[in-house]
Amino acid sequence: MATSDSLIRALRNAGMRVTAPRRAICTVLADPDNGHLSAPEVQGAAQIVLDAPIDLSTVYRTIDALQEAGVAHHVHLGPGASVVHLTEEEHHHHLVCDVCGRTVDLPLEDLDSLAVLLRRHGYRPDTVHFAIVSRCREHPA
Amino acid sequence: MATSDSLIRALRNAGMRVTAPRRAICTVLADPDNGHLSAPEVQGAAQIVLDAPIDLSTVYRTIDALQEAGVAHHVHLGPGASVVHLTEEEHHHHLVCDVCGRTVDLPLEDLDSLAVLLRRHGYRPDTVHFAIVSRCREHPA
DNA sequence: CTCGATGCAAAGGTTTTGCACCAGG
DNA sequence: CCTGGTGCAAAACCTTTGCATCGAG
Repeated sequence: MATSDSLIRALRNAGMRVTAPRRAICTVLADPDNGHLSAPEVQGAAQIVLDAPIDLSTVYRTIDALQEAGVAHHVHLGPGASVVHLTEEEHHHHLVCDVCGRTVDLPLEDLDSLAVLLRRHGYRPDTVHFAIVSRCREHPA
Repeated sequence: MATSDSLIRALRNAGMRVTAPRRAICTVLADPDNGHLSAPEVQGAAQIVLDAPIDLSTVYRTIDALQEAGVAHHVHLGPGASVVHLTEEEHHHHLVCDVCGRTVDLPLEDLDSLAVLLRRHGYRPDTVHFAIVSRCREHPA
């Protein structure tokens, strides 16, 4: 599990500054109660943590910073905003319903064959993220 | 392979009208030389085919119509616009590089185990679309 | 003729960027 | 200090929607 501190440390190690807004954003991202949040959602939660307004552009730039520090990705799961995904989280799928957008997380362990396939194409399986778009039980074609 | 005619026929069968802009859009989508195009890209190509301007909203509404007719999906592969994916195409993965956005198509046959997994979660494997975001050989972490 | 599709315009949401100011190291 | 982060504002995108008009069936 990535902790708020490990994210902060990653920023510092990458030669970046640690500010109050960034601390709040890292706290939000590291909270296991939060699922995959979009940038506007991160803004809302971080403002509560900090008890002060944080600009959306700051959120995006912080996400970029975390990405450059190698501890986060942002991924598009469907229509609407993209969500933030921590690199150090246990890797998993996202099964997304085409219609209702409901997301199911799947552990990666069932899919060792996939790692082999990825490597065959020169991709690095350890940074893999999955977004599988399909239809859930309640929304047949 | 889906042909331009099969797309047109699908529209007609669904009780929808076939117009000049729609014909041009279907021609573009059915062209195997075209990869997965975003709506703005479809607009550009279709305008050349038709040799007349086509409104972006018309492109979006036509994509919606094809989706309702069951012959197309639109999928978000990464940052930026979503792309159109024909249902009758052979199903495949999209391996997307996090950094450069380069996409590799993978045949589905290697991944029968995935279909089982999806079914176990109540998803319908025949409408599956894959977007796997990772890093390609030229962009290590 | 009738209903659906088109184009135009406007609006909504996400994401990016320029710039002056402030603060972390 | 000095560089990099912040907030504010504006803009760039993608996408959706309302409405009058046009044209397919």
